Amino acid sequence: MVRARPKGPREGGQQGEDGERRTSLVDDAYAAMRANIRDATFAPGYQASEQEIALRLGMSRTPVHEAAIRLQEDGLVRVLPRKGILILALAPDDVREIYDVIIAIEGRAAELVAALPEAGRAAAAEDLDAHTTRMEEAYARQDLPAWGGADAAFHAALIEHARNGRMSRIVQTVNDQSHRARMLTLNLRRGLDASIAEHREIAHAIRSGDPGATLDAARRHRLRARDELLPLLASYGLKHL
Amino acid sequence: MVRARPKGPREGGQQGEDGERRTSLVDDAYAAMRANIRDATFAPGYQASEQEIALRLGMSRTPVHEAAIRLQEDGLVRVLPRKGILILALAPDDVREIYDVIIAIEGRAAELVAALPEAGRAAAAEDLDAHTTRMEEAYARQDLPAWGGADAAFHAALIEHARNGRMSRIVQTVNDQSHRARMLTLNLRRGLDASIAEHREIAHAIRSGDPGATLDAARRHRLRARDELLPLLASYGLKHL
DNA sequence: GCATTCCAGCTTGCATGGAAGATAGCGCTC
DNA sequence: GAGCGCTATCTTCCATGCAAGCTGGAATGC
Repeated sequence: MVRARPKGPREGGQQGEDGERRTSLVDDAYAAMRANIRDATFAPGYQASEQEIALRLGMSRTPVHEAAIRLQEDGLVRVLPRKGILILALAPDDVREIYDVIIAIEGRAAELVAALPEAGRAAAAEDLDAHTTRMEEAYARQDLPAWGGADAAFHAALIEHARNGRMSRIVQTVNDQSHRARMLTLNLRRGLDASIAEHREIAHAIRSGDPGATLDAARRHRLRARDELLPLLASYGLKHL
Repeated sequence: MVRARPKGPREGGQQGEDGERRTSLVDDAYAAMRANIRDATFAPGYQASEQEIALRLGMSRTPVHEAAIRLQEDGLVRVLPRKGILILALAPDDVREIYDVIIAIEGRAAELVAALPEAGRAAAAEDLDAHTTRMEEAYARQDLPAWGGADAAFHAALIEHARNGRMSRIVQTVNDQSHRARMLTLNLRRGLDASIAEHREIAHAIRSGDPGATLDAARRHRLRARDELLPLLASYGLKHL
């Protein structure tokens, strides 16, 4: 029985008041299962038993069970009483729901950033422009993974500058849920240059301190992305992913 | 809680569709603790031990522990390693965060309802107007609790008609968090008639199928409520509640 | 051959005990 | 009296045992 794994800091906690957090087996199990779900080691529809996962992670059933409860709360799995842990699939309707949540939260977040005092706005716009520049460079190289990473960083930074822990957490949760869909559709997307232009527009609206224009730009950006993605999913007949 | 059930990977089709789920001790503990937090039986700042709660609920420590994990995920408590369960208090800054989440989500939900086909819009508007009428009646009687109940029902119906389970869940979560603050400030609120008028305006915009106007009306309603509530909390010097 | 019953083996739900960490209070030293 | 260290005790964390529910398939009756 191998124990004593060194463990990195836990991600996702928004109440950063205590600097040091001790690792627990439950946290390990949560992080490991979440990572496995993200990279599709646990494919959607796969039904695992807690015993089996516990064995694989080298711990007993208890921490796995408790981690599964957290994952269920996050909407990533479903714990079926006396049957096992079911990795949830994502239907197109789920994608629609997720986009509406993003449109709502990110729009408001962008508006809040644009309403910051001048120094905060400038710092935020600079951050955002840096990420957009990375996207341009990746686009020039036709480096899709880098483009996706910079795009994700842009949106993460946008939320972060709004300084609202609850919003951060909500976005994190739905991003986890839709991570696989994003990876899958990255290769199919068309409007990469449109995204870049829209990002510039958002940053510009923030810099000039116009909350209304910022809200509008952020919304249009996400609406366009959604209207580009949903037909794509439909045309490929992807019922679940 | 209510999640769209993804189609099972097996084609058995004999799966019982009964929504009746037998109660488990974990669910009991979760519901009991959540109720106790809502009605301030567990006051904020109170630090309980799992053992003690288990004793009070007549079960062992395990289900209490697992319910505590869910409550922590909901942001209602904090599990302090080897110290106990801390009932979280709500700072004014939390209220601000919560309002921004509500402004974002409810605004988008209202917009979605206004974009429904005509029959759906009419049904939604009728529902909403019924709740508003109940608010008017309660207002005439100076029945504050009834007014608060009808107001909550209006907003719940608004979200529900948007048919987005994730939005419902998000709103439910933040409402749980701010329930105590709402109860506390219900007696202090002034703009009851303004709320009623704004509710009428939202329902009207939905009925006429104008998403832009609906979004705007819903946002202004919540913004006004926030700008009324926050100074109230500040003036009473409520650091936590 | 077909339907039905029953049972063995799987699963989780929950209780409980041991271990380790945190804390408060006491006694000791200076 | 002040500071320090030790220990008793309280707490959660995790492993494990037992019980109960579900499922699939074998055995049985027709």
